[in-house]
Amino acid sequence: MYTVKEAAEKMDVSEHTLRFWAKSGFFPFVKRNENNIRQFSDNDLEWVRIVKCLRSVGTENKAIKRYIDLCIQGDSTIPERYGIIQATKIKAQKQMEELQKQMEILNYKESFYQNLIKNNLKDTWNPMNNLQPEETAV
Amino acid sequence: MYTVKEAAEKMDVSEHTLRFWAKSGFFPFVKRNENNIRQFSDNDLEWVRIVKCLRSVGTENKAIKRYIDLCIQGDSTIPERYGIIQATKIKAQKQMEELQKQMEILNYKESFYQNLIKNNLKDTWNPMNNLQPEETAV
DNA sequence: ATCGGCCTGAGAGCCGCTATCAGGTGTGCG
DNA sequence: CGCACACCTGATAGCGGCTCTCAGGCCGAT
Repeated sequence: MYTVKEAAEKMDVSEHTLRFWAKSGFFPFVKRNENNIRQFSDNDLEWVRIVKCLRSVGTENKAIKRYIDLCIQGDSTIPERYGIIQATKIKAQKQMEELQKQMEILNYKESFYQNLIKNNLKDTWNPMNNLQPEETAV
Repeated sequence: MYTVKEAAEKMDVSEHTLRFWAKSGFFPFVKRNENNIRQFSDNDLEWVRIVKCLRSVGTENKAIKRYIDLCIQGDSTIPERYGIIQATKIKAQKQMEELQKQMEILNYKESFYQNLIKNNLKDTWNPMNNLQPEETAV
């Protein structure tokens, strides 16, 4: 059993965020002790894990709440939950592809600057330096 | 030359966002025509591209402004700009690794639900279903 | 000449935190 | 025993980065 602080540490999210998520209804099974202190069980931490996972691919909190509610509703909602997970996977896949694309831009930029530094050149890309359009680089 | 609308379309960001970025000082070289309408050149679109790239890996707008200002300052800032690009690459790399980790959780979840559906089982993970701790799954 | 379309800036609203605060509780120490 | 201290609580304010709405200006077509 973990307090908010311990759970936050263990799951690598901020205490604030964990409380915020709790208030948002993401952890319906977290119990309180006699002093009203939240007690996260190991199973509760698994809920934290899935919420963290969904958030990290940009799922809105409303949609996360929906998923949680489906879990509470029981086994009849398994197909819909399965669909949500699949859709989330596709979303994550697209994000990786997007990141890969941006990485290529960064690689280009990096070697561009490397070249400038190595050869003591001017930044032809910057309009401040009498831009020659055909030499333009991102 | 492109209006905000055309540039937004071409670069796949919203018009609103482009105006917001312009107001944030991210496009210091965009000219206006005689009716005060912004005219994005192809070179300006490259600035949009790099801003989009930096944003997509979570760079704060203040840091982007800093990068833009360094560009304006001229060639003496090339080493610092190079450093920023490198740091951004590392950040992007970490994000990909993180996404990969989350993807594994999603894969686990997916096959978990597949198994439930295929074998007509109950969701042992959900505390509503008389959780047996050793059967717990994320 | 008025209508629709696209532009403008200003400003309100939204989401998801993040930070601050006042107050309650439990533990250890002089 | 009294008190500091750490840690919990909920309420509320603030923030970053959009996103949306609006009133107003300019243009070309009917």
